Amino acid sequence: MTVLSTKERILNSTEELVAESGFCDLTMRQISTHANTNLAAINYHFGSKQSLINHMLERRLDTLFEMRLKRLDELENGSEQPCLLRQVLKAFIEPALVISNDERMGGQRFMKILARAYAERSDFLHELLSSRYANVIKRFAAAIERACPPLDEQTVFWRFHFIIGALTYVMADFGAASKTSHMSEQEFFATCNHQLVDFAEAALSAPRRLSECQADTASSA
Amino acid sequence: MTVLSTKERILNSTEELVAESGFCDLTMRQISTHANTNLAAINYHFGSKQSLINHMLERRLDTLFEMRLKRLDELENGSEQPCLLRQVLKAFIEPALVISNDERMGGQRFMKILARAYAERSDFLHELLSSRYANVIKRFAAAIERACPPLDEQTVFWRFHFIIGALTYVMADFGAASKTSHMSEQEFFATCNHQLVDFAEAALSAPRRLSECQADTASSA
DNA sequence: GTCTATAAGCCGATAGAC
DNA sequence: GTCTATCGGCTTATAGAC
Repeated sequence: MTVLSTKERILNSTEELVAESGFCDLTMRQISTHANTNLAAINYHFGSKQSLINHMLERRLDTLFEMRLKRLDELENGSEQPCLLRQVLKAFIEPALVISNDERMGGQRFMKILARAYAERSDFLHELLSSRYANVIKRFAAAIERACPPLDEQTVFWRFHFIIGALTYVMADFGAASKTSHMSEQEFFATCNHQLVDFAEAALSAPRRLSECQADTASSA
Repeated sequence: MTVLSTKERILNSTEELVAESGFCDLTMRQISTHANTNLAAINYHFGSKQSLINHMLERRLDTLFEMRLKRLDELENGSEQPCLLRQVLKAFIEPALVISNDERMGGQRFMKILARAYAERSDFLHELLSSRYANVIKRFAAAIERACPPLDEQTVFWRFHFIIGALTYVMADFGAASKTSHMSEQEFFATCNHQLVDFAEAALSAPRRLSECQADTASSA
């Protein structure tokens, strides 16, 4: 059992409290109590409440995007060119699930927090995504485009963002959804992973404007 | 120009303020100022802040689910049996976009609010969805299942929820996303609608476990 | 129904001892 | 680095006049 520094305890407590009840009710006093320290210590280490929240987001997001980039690098240095669509999607989606399954990286808490930060339109998060992580996202979009020859750039862009939406949303709703299922959290997570990768692959494999061949769809049973 | 009651002005102002800057910073004073009334009037009409927020959500959600149900009814009383997948998806997705395009129904504000409420895990919203609107959601899931014969119930369930996630997410991020595009808000919205329906149809038309025929996907360029 | 005024309490941030 | 005590400001909710 490692002894955590006050700074780490504050970050962990912030994560736990936000995951539990959102950003709205979050107070510095709550955090300091939960982290077994005091109000002044938080301001000493982070300067302000907003700066604390930013540090909390940055810590996990750096890990997430590093993992994604590493997997994409491995894939693009591999034998297959262009990469299989499914492999690219897994490189993007699975790191989120790995983090969610590892208690040392915040466990399932972090993805809930991320979804909330998205919905709250955190300026800081938006800035982070359009600067620090923008090149990773662009590289994924390009890899997906290469792996989906029938689709134009625009359509890949839209569908990729829809998939990010689905991923974010399902992670956020995880607690509630897993309760109504009859699986253990582990099983539910594995199922979610498979279903999401299948879903993403299905959505990106189909040609544009299926409306033009509706009859096919209806009769292909 | 209709003269609005104080109650309506309060609800409208609440929507506008939440859409603009989220639930976190929302204060009763802000609302009363924006609605050209005072603090006491809000408590007179709604009793408490939470009750006001609940009324705001319920007003638009009732409209949204009524529209969805009406379109599904029309579809199921029509000639085609089972309904075309695309038509069912449109019956679910388009009412959200209709509301978003109609200033009298809250315009683009409401979908942003809904996304935020989802992410905040509003107990009230969750309860509403799993009681008052549950039967509508179940009917859509059943209609989708009938229209997608190759897919099992479980997979339809997952993919339908992923699509709800994508819809919610993209509506929430609408302002930011439309700014970076080069279209007018109207154009952006229409594009979003088409892309989302195509996306949903693509995701639900593909068979399960595409992984089993990866070679096909890779070479079908 | 609508208002003013105020109660009662929590907030983030900081000063200053150790 | 960590603490206690406190400041100034803002919050929701309510009492009571009109």
